[in-house]
Amino acid sequence: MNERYEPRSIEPRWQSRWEQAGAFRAGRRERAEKRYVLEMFPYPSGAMHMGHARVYTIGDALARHLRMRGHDVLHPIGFDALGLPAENAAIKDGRHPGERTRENIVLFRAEMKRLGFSFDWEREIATCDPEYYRWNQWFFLKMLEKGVVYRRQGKANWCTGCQTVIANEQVVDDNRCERCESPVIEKIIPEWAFRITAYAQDLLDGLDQLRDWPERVTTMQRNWIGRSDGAEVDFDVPGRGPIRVFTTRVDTIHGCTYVVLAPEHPLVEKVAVPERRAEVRAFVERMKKADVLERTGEGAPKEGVFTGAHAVNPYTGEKVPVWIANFVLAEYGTGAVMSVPAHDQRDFEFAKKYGLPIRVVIQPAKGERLPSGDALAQAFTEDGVLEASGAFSGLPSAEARRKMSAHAEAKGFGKAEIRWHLRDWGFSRQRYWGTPIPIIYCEEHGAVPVPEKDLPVVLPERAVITGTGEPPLAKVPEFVNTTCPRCGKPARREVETMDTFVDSSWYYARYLSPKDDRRPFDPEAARRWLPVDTYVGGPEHAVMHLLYFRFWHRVMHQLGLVHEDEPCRRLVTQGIVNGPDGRKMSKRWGNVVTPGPMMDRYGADTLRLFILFAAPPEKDIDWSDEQVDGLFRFLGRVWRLFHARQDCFNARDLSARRAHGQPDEAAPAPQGAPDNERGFAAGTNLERAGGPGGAVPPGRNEDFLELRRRTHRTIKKCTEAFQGEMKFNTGIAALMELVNALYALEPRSDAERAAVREALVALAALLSPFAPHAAEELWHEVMGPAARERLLAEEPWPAFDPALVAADTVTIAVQVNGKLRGEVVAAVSAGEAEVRALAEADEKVKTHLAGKAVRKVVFVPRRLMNFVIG
RNA sequence: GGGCGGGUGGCGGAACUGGCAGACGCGCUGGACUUAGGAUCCAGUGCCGCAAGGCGUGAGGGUUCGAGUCCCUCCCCGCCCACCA
Repeated sequence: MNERYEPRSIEPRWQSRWEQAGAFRAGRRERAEKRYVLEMFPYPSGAMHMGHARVYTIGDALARHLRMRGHDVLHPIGFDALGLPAENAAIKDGRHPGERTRENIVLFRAEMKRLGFSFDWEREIATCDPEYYRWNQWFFLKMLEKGVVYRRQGKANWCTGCQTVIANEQVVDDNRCERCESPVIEKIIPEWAFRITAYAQDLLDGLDQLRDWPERVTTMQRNWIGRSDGAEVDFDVPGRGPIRVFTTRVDTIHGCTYVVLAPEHPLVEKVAVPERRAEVRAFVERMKKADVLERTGEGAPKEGVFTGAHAVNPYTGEKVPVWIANFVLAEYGTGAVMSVPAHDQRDFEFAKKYGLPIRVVIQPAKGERLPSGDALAQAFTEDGVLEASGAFSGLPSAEARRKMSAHAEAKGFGKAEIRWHLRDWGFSRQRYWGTPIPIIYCEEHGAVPVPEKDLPVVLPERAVITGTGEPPLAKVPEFVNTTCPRCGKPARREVETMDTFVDSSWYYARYLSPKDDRRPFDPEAARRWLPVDTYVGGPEHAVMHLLYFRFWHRVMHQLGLVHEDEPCRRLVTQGIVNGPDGRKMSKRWGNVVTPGPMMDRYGADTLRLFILFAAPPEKDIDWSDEQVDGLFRFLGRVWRLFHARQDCFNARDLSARRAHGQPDEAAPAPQGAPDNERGFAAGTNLERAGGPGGAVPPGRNEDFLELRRRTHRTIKKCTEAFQGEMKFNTGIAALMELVNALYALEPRSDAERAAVREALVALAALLSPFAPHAAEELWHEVMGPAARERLLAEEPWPAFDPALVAADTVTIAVQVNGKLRGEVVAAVSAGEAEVRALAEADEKVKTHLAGKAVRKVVFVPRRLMNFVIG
């Protein structure tokens, strides 16, 4: 055994042995329970960064652990390879996005392999592969048939200089184009969209099932879907027709003193009286040009203009003025609101500014009455009791809302209505590096879907990417010009491509049969492997990706491809890796640390340990050279420990004999079985060590019984680190404690050497999800020739012996009036009287109790005794 | 403004359903071994104090024999959403 710890020489060796053995291929244990561990696949721009190293290290530790627990584990990887950054880079240097992307994938793959991630590489996918995106196109066609895909008029950022649609990210300060700095305006253009709103209720209800998702993610999704229950009511403008408003507070409608339309509202032109039309138009034009944030941001001052028209409140018959204002959003509700200044803060501010009346119609259920409208300092927006509301006066708000909606429906001027914040998902992109949308435009037949047999519509290799003007595909005649599938006459292909969120919405299913050329994936494999058991990724995907992903799964369910509603049981959102200065890593700060050079210096195992030890997965961590040094030293310390205890390797087997020696064929323990049914045959060890009845061996051997206890407690602790919330940091800490304990002991007898050997074997096994290469090496050292053909990665996870985990004596804290004054060691089973006697014998406790009357004694078995004195 | 997280030594972080605050690591201090050590091993390390002891989990109050943990009031930090009628 090499005396020095040299990761450079050992890591590649184990990586190739794992690969040769196919140790990480899914589907090798058909009878075992499956586990699908997935990390969000990377967008391969440039080289790998620490964030990538972190996600995959977290997922890998879990996958390795689960494999050792006997599960059949699917742990795949692929590349989210289509997208804007590659295209933007191409605009700068003229290189083809595909060429660049493929190079980056090669770099990524190499670094991932160097980090020792236990991926099933045979299932690797890349979304830029036509064999992948053809199934995006296939889904498009299926969804078109089902009416889930449709064409609509959508809003887009239009650069007035480049004469093209640009992405949100490309709109920079002051609403200008990132590239040409021309103003960007909002333009209405036709686009393709997914009818995700049809699934709004279902997506909302599904959140209740997701108990193992972080609450903040489900809350964000809930808010994003944004169900609001309210009512629609028509305010009639005599001679011009009704203005339909949406409100969640129909109970306040008797306090409505004006109605407001969004500037884009279709009725604006119609209702404006001729003498005010010029002013109205000027306002609308100004709003159209204004920056979206500036216009509708919360800080923006409320601005509006009177149309001259009046509308009738159907509940009161009262005529109220109709205004147009910046704060009303065309795309929410009906684009028109009834304003109740006494009970809505925005309406209140607007009314104050323009001198509109304020009328109180809700009084707090308890407490002080509100003053009359003019004296009101701010809107009262809570529920209360109605007043001055005709027949509805005296009702509580909630009841009033129900009765008033019913009343509107009965009278035919409105009804209860649910509105959603969620919008349909517009997915057309005027880009090259994406999935071509499989549509052909024919003069006679309009938009004709490409027949399934003609898929994939392949992205032409020759691209004209300038970042300006028309979509790049429009400039490739051999792509554009085709014939109509219906009539065979000349026709043109759709030149738009799909949003790359499409790719990531179903990739987890493609891993199930990545080479399938008849369907997107094998439904039988889906029955085996889905849903994903644990999905690890950044919280920045809490809404968009994770909502699309849930939506797509539902569509696949309807297509009969999958068998459940939700794609993923447990979600883990990992924190970011900041620079050593605590700031986000960035070239600007010069604080960027990348995995490659760190592995050159310390090896993969140290890097992995650092990532897992620094904090629990959800928390942000700061890079720390000192901590990394410390973890490298820890591995060196483990290394030297094994070296120094070689004399224990051949110790007569006390413990480390396996319960079953054929890990590959081993079926996992039945669900709910105690841990000690697998792994080390710990149950019988106590007897072997101490003779019949597991009695404590005499003399200095007690230390070694303590060691054995510590070993088994460490196994327990590390096992728990993988259950529930992942607490790898405390698991690793427990391993450090075990190492420290081993350093303090010098075994002399065979029994002692056997106890040390047991600890070393367990240590190597427990270390292997975290630092797999070093663990593998050390495990083979201690196991000797018996293990020559085996791999620790495929061995069973150690089991602990509950009898050894439970201590037989405990330290009990002794308090006097709640302050710690001493501690006593007593048997676990010691009762109050026994502990009290011990406690009262303690010198320090004695002084504190001297001459005082004990009023009360609180005794918590195994923990503490508290004397309450007068 | 709303939602969700957080605030614990010099630093990263531990602490099960209220029960010995500070596990483990970093840093620091001392010692051993050494030609040497920025290697390694050992010991110490919350603060004040020579000690006895006192004080300590953002601030203030409360419940309790006992509060980092529960309740109330408030302050600060992070992320997400943000005029959603």
